[in-house]
Amino acid sequence: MKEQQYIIKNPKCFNLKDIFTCGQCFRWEENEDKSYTGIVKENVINIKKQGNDYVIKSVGNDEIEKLVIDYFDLNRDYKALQEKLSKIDENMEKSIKYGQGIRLLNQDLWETLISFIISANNNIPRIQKIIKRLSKNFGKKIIFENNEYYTFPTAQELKDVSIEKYRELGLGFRDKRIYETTQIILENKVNLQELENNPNTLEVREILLTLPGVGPKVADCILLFSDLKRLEVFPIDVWVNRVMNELYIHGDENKISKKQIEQIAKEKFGNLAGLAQQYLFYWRRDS
DNA sequence: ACTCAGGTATTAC
DNA sequence: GTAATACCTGAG
Repeated sequence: MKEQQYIIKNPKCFNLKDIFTCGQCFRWEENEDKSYTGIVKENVINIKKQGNDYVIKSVGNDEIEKLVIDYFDLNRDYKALQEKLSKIDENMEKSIKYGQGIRLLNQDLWETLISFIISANNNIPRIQKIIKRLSKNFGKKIIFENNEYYTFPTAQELKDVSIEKYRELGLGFRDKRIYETTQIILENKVNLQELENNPNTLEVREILLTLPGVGPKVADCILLFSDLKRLEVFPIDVWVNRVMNELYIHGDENKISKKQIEQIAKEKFGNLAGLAQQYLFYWRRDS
């Protein structure tokens, strides 16, 4: 474990609140000084805005510069993507203006998989609490500025955790799904590394769908928010369902099939559908 | 007491 | 293939 520091100099399209509250991650907490602290892989990271720059302090074994550039997707030109999407229509223009600072994080695939299985029919505060409890019970402790943090448990670390134990920790009906998915990964029936190397998004999606607890919405969130980083998928949750009906269909949201929404998204946003989804979701939910 | 929340699995047409 | 229903939990 080593302490490191790194400064992101004057990044464009980069705002901490947008990044951490737009719904893609569950483990970042805001501090009194407006900085945020979170756990990335096996590193604790604190990030604070200072003028136009962002000062990052970390404790962990990974090399911080590389980690940060990858995690915050710093090599992608969001400005260019925003300009492209803004030209599509005024809805895009408006929602992008609202969520200018969003970046799609490259999160650990395993953590994203389990986190979004937990997210099913759940609310955000509870999802966050459950993940925190899992980490505290089965992850590794890291001390950062005199506080304790816990890494997200690996599949191996969850190997012998029983369904009953999950139920004790408040996972509810998701207990069985987490247990079974963990075993499938451990038995290598689904190989996460292979998924990362597979460029065929539809194929990867099909494989994800075989995992207990992973349906269409969760699969798409994993594809978009993990280091799989497939920007063309379009996760449809209640909010996206709502906003798409209001903006593009003008119908009863209960009677429009998700297939239709998917098709409209594909036609309008093409291979940037996932990014468009994130702007629309964040704007509709929070503004 | 009752509804709702980043859906999925199961069962029945 | 598409529709209806149950499902842990805890906050409002």
